[in-house]
Amino acid sequence: MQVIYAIFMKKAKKRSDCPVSTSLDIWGDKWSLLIIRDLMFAKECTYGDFLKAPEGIATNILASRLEVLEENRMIEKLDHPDSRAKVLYRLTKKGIDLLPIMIEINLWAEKYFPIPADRKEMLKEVKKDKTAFIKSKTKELERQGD
Amino acid sequence: MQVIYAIFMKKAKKRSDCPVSTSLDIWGDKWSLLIIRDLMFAKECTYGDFLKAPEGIATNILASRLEVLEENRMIEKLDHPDSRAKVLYRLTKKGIDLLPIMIEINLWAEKYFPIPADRKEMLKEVKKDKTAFIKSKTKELERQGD
DNA sequence: AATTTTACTTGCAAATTGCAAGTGCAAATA
DNA sequence: TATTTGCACTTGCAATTTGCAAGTAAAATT
Repeated sequence: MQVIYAIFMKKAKKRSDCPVSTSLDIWGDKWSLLIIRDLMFAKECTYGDFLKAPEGIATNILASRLEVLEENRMIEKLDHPDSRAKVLYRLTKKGIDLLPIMIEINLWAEKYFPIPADRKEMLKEVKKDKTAFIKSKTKELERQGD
Repeated sequence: MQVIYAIFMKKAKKRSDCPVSTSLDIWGDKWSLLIIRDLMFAKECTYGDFLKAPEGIATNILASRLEVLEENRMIEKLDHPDSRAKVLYRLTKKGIDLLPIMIEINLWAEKYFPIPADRKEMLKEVKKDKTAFIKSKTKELERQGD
């Protein structure tokens, strides 16, 4: 499986064998985790949805990040049920598994910066039972089709 | 405290109020988390130590990342006990608090890539009791002086 | 049939990165 | 004491990446 995939993946210019370095080679830039964030909060997004995010990613950068994330099997494309002109993007299991990292980033940020109320609400849930939150959110994101 | 520090911090060109975005504005590039990693594994590092890391960071990039991390109070400089020509870098509490993120990155990577044996050993400890591991490692990193 | 929406691509300027070669001070060596 | 070496950076420049604005093609709407 891994071998077969590897054929299609762009040469990852791996900087070292360190797992942190290898991870950053895939999603360690200013934009990728924001794309992942959008998919975790909205479950599915169109190209236009990503463009609407408050950070204002440039369209060519978005296209290039989506390409890299797809090549590395973090996200996948889906037919939009309503229109053939639209494309739905969704997290793969590999992408969903970034959830613990995403949560820890939010928790860290909450400790050192003021954060929006709705995000604070979510973290309240997280702090009640982190394991349960991850399990349930993962299940939610994993559900196929709809 | 926060306000006073803010005066000295370079304008952070915050892209949005999202905690993920705000975090990435500080350390969301290809190199910063590797510097943090080195400090977590070695506790204290000199400029030269960072340069020796297998990823091979360029010296000017290193200098610029260290500057940003210091401005944002993630790391701090220390006099080297052996020589005034050397500088020790150490994590602040804010930097040490990235430990849960660092651990989750390692756990994610372990699930999807082959990772070095020594790192796998560490993760074995983590998986025994994550909370305990973080607590003890944090204490270790917090110890002043030496 | 004409317009709008959607997902991109393209061209180019600006910013960032990476390499190689300095620089300046401290420490070790002759 | 003079000289060399080590260490923490800085500087200059080429190459890559980013960001902005405009364009394109197919599909949906009017």
